[in-house]
Amino acid sequence: MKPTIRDVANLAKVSISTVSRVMNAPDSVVESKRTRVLDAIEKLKYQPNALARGLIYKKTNTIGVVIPDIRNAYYADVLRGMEDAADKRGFSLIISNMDRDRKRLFSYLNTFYEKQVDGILYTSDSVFPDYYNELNRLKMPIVLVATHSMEYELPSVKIDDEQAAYDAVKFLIENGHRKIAMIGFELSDNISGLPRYQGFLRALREYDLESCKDNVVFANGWTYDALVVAESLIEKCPDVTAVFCAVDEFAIGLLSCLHERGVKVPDDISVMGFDNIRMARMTIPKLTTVAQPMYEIGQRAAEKLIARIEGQDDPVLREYLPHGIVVRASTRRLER
Amino acid sequence: MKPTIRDVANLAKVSISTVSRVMNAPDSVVESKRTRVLDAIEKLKYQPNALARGLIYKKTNTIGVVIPDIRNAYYADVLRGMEDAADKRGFSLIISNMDRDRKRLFSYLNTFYEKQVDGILYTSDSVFPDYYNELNRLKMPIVLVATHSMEYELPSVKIDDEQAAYDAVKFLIENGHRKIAMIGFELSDNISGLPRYQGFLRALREYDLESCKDNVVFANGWTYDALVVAESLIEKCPDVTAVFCAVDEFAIGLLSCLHERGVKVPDDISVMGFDNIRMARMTIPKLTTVAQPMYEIGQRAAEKLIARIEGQDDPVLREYLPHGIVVRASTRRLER
DNA sequence: CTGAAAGCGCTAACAG
DNA sequence: CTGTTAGCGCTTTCAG
Repeated sequence: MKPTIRDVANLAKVSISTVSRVMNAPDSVVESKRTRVLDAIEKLKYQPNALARGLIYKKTNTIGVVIPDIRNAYYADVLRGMEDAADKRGFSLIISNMDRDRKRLFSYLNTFYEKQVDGILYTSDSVFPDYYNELNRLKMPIVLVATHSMEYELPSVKIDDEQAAYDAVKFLIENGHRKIAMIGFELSDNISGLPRYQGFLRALREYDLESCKDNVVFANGWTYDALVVAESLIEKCPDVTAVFCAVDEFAIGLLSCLHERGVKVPDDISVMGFDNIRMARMTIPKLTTVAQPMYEIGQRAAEKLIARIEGQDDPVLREYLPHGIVVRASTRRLER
Repeated sequence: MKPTIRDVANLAKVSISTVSRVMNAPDSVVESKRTRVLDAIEKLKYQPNALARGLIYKKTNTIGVVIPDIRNAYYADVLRGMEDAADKRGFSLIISNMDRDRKRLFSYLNTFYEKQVDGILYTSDSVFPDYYNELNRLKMPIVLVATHSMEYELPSVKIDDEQAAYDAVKFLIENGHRKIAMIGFELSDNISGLPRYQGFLRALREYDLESCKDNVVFANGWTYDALVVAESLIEKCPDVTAVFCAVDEFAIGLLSCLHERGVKVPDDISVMGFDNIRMARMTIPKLTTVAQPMYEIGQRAAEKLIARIEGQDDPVLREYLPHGIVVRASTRRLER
């Protein structure tokens, strides 16, 4: 049996309240008893039961994290950021991978509720009305990570995906490309999907390249295979000079397909990715991509959530972190 | 305030014990009251407090997971496997990334203990004596994932890394390679590190190629950069015909360096990886590698742990799952 | 079948 | 300063 506060009290020959005190307000206990208690704790290797504490404080120092698909390389750093921030403030993370399945999401939210997590980090998926209702019913602090919601007043932290995609496409255009295509992600995804597609469209519009707007192929979340979408894009738009990919993995798949077909990158086609995952530095050629501060997004989100949990006020609802373009070797300037 | 069992009882005009009964032994309550209670639960959206329950049952349906470095692409699938198996049995996962820092490990183990997790999944790091003592002190069921321990009687599930590495190198040798090198992982790591190196050595020994045994370069966990180790290997052993990499990411880095230097793969050098991460299908050329069933390892480990938690007996202590070699395009047969 | 009461491990008044 | 007591939300005897 694990030792309880009672065991410590008995061994130290004090009441349980005294033991409780040396743990929570050591100064309120006379030295002699305090050391006796400390000795007993040490001897018994006593550690307080967080369940009992949680029951009283109504606080568990635990955060529930929801992730749509943990296989996306993107999350590793986001999670590290969350974890580091949480750890620093004494919180643990319960991580749930919903595999893009709404039934699982709801079931996980229930579990979070029952386990009395103090708040929720909801990652990169859209907040649909029924999700919102559920989230709202739980009445728990929540922050959206790498996603946001314009319909609802939910705090969030992410980059400006539309703007970043716009910047990427603009970069291609300013490098002389006029025939541009895109490998997008399903539009129902309101982070890698819709906004990045919208940024693409805005850049086209701004530079009178709207003829390119159908040069797009979309991958579906639950079946996506970068090689397959890449193939279909090549079939669909054989004569483009540049392709913007909504996710680095699509770009890597495209690089592979292009190579198979003997198409040279960047000589024949420029390829641009999005996310700047670690592998992006090792592709052949090295991938030009949009960098987003994944670690910081996770970190900031966790800090923001904890601030809300602890009732500190947090004036900005929707936070946007800066993005950048990392120019490597998969794109080139097109001479006219 | 969240509704409690008392609120339900009041609304349904029964005692709290009755409410408790409809949740745990519905048949022991007469229909009329049962429906009244059910209605009240529905109306109040009542959900029991898992803390209070855990306090009584001494069970939280929560598993603590320790991971050395979540950035390793390898873990995504292992975690999915764990998660799916855990979810199926009604367990949640608290995931902690120790970033290869033993202080963090100890601190996380304490948290697990205080939060009364029912068991621990300890992933891919060696079990040093002080770790073992700590683990042992907690007296919690534990299973080692993608690692094992010969010194201690701890249950584990993994592939046979030494044998897999041996098979990989043997494959190279049987394809005519005689000058073979290896990019290894620090030997203190007893999964990707030592055993894979030992497998390499055994193959060399068996085929009288011991002259190759110094063609090795090791990456360090906390600073590893695949491109840097790859560079150093090329410097050290410029005239080998094949390189076995202990981790796919090293192979990908090597592919990149080799390409930079104009060395053709597999024409000039064959490259072999280990793990078969998703990206391995998209490299240029596509990577020949050792496949390990990551999802299944995670799944099996979680099942094994839960079985132990629930007191079922589990005859095999150390489980080994099958591995395989996936031959793609980064290796070639060397004609003599 | 059902309610009252005790108790899981801990904290927080409240007296003393 | 310290012990006693009540109670966090729930389950489980134990009577009735």
